[in-house]
Amino acid sequence: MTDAPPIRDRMLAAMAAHVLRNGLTGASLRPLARAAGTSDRMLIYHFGSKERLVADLLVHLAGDFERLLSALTPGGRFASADEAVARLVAAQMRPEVADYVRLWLEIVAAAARGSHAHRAAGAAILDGLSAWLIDRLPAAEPDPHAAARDVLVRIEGTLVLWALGADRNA
Amino acid sequence: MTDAPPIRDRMLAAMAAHVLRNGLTGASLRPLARAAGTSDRMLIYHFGSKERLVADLLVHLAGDFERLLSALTPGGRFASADEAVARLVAAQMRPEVADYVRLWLEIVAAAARGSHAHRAAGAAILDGLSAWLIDRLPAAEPDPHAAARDVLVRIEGTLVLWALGADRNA
DNA sequence: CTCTCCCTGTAGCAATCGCTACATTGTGCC
DNA sequence: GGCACAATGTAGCGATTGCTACAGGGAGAG
Repeated sequence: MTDAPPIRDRMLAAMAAHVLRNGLTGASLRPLARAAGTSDRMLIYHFGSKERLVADLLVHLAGDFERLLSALTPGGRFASADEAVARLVAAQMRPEVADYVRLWLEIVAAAARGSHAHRAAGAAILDGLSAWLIDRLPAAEPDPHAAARDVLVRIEGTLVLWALGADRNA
Repeated sequence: MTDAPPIRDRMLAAMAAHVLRNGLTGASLRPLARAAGTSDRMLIYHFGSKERLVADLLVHLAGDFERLLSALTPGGRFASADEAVARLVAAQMRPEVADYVRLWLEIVAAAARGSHAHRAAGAAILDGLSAWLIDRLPAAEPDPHAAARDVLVRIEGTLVLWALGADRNA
């Protein structure tokens, strides 16, 4: 727990790539092991159970996602909430980010269905995004917290419509 | 195909209730059959395959959802887009509707993951909602189509935040 | 009565699920 | 060398997956 052996991190990276391409709900031990170049036996050995493996995977993927999104929207503060929505939505529709969005929607669905692990992971990502937004929204914003929430609402809503193929305009 | 025998409808209603309570992705033939008072054998007999069964289930559930949502927001036109968002979000957070919302998020996730059936079902529901909104948004709206889309974005975004337990305010 | 056809129960298939028991290997410590 | 322990392969368990083969029941038609 204190110092994660690098072998686990290497496995997590390989499995994260597999999950991004193939989805989270259908991810079972044997395909994950194949992707990581090991066996289901060793996955259980290193992570204890599939449940803990998935939890670790979600943490790993959340980090990648936040870094990616942050790197795709360089610069200082956004000029407005509208600009923040537009640029963040555009970033998330880029091909290399779309897989994260698909995964994100899976997490949301699992959280809604009552999975504690997914809800915790999703809420953590959302909190991170909110804090990041508060830092980058116009400083003149009277209620930065509410403004960030409003931006998040519009982003997530747009992603839902996008997932259903209803993205006529950004 | 022309006239659906009532037995299939009775099965669909029973299975719809089961899916609402237990989720869509985890729904397998034997539990569904138990819920419908029959056997997996008969489910395949009547619906041909699980894929077609799920497609029929989605149509059935979409009808129930739209009727429920419509019944929960009586009256004429909304006074504003803001009111439409507020009332529709409030309706969908009612306990008897929440199960439909959870299912809706599962459909969205599956659609994002590439399932043609889920994407078609989700897009149909979305189109229905959009048309219904255009009819009930203020008549003075300059671009009713865009206004309906904006309302949908804000509703769906709020539902995502709600699913993650981030619904501090409506 | 017999034939036919819709409906249904029983039993089972091959595949996959998460997980485990057992045995073996490699490596460093004394 | 001998020993302890972490790491790994092999094989398998019981459960569940969607689906099917086979046999019959029941009812209407000739």
